[in-house]
Amino acid sequence: MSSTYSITLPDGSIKVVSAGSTSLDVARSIGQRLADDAVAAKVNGELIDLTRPFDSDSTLELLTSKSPEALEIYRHSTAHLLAAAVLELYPGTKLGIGPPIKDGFYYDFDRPSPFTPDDLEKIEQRMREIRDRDLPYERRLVAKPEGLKKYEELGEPMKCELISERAGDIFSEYTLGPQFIDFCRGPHVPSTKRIKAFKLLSIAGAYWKGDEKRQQLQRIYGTAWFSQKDLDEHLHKLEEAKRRDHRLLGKQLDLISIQELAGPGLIFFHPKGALVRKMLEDWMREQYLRRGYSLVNTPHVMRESLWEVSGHLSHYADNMYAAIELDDARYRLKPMNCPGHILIYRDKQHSYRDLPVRLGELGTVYRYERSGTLHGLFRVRGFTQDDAHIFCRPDQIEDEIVNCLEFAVDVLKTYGFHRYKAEISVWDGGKSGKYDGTPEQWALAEKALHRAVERVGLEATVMADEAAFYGPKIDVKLLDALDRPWQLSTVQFDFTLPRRFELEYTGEDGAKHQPLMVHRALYGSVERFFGILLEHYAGAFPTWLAPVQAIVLPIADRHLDYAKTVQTQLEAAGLRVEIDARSEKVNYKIREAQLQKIPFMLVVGDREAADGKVAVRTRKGGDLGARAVAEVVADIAKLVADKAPTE
RNA sequence: GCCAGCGUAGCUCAGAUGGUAGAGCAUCUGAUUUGUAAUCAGAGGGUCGUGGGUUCGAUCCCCUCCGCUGGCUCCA
Repeated sequence: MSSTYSITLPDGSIKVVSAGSTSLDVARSIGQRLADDAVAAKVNGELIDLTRPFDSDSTLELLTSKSPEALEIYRHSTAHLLAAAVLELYPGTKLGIGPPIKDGFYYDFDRPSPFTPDDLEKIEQRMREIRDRDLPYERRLVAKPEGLKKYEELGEPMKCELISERAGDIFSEYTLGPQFIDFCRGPHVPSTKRIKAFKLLSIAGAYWKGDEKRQQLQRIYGTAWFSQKDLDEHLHKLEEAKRRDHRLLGKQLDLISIQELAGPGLIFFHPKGALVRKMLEDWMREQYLRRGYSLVNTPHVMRESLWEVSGHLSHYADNMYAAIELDDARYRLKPMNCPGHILIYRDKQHSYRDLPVRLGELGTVYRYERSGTLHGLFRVRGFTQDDAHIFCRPDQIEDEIVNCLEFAVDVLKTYGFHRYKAEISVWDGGKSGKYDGTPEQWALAEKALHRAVERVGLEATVMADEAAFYGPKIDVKLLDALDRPWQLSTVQFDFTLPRRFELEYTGEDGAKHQPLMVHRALYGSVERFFGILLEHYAGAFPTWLAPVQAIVLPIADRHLDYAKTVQTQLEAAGLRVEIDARSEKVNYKIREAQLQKIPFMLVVGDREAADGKVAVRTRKGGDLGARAVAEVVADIAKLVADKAPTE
């Protein structure tokens, strides 16, 4: 063994170190600041502890707080700190897993009595105490049989399970203080004093290994950041998200409600909400017609035998409402629109010349979702899909997919989303046998998806083995104003239904062929899309969507008549206008209009009435001064016509 | 569905370690006639989510159910 190693740094410089030296030593030799900032080391491409000695000539990259990988390691170390605190406070608690996640970490625990919110504070306090003890995260190597025995003696059955499944002959474990040991790959920060800013956020139940047949554990979620400032920013962002919550805004702006008497997961659109929804639907229907779709309508309940043919009864029954018994048969509420559209396609013969046939519908479907999963407008039991099915020939599919994707991108742009990407979900090549359809069909469809993404210029990632069993798909995901991801549009091939329903068209050769079927929804669910928009705009819908686009605010009762003439002029231009005729001060009326996020407030008093003007105030720009009514009408009308993203 | 927390006036919330409840906003009435984010006064409004149990007495303690919230699982 050599007594020195040469360590190559990212800038190409080489440090020669003696055996036994660590990355931390190298960092110190460069500067104490770097040593303090370094979280872990990447040695020969492998993430390891700063305190692990070199055992060969190596390349070294020091991960500092600027690296995303470092933040994960840091959060993982914070999770260990959490577990150590829990074991100190509640001896006998059994450990599950404690990984870093987006924005934080969690740790799963098994103990007879659940944690309470008060416990959370105690645990956080104890974490700070342990942190201040400046304990090292020490890595040890253990032989598997010996280790298994040890964890069994420690009373850690879940750790034993993990070790038997995942560990090699020799595995690593990390200690923190005299008591805490965790089977863990690492790496970790060198010591607890490195952990600066964290907060425990919530307690939740979670099944061991995500399997609801296994025991349920207590999961504690927390967040951790390199600085108090980052933590504060994150907490602030959580507050902002809360402020924008569509359930809150939906109530405040009197847009929607969910009525206990009617049932959970069922949405009531109030007058203003229904108006916004109408705008979304009108836009979509207009686009359908422009883009060569035919609009159809299909029934909400249909015979159970239809769902037998479609296969929903065997594959999807758990999500379907129970049958309704009528005189002649059992009927089912539709969970999907496809079979209805297929029946329309099948109702007549098709020539290859007729294709593609594009049948679209804003179809309301009902699905039984488990009660615990319901969430505002985002997860409901009755919702309306902007659903269409395209029946086409093999030579047409690429163009059809391109059209769908262009359409999807138009949706995003129209509603002010500028950051999005696509995910192509493909099969496993047929290895598992769980996918329907022939290899030729899969190859054809997947090729079309790839080429279409390329042609449209969408950024896309390929998700292997993520396809639906009936065909590959493209999902479009977007980031909203708060950088939160949402799944929106989906374009899916379906090899199963054309076969089940024996769909056909007559080809050029006079023979019968089976058409390809594409299922696509762009808003996804109108209700959910409405909720996404509500949060994206924080309730301040752009003028073209705003349920009330302008409100006329007379200063005194004597201005009411003039206010009405102003309203009439705006309405003549097709605008949605209200008058606040109450005997209140302007300040009061402005405050209310502002809270209702009405884009334009038009104040009228003696001066305006005399000059045929209105004093314009926008919800964002404040008082803009008096202007002629006709000009204001024209400006607002133009914003509406342009579907301008803001006022 | 499961785990945990929650459910008090239309809304946001207070409250009593068991003796049938209160504020602000909103609503209604009256006064005020107002110039860019809340004018003043008065009044009405609650079987304290539901059903049961314990108790002399329950909104409070216990159980059931319903709903909501955070997760798990699932997904548009």
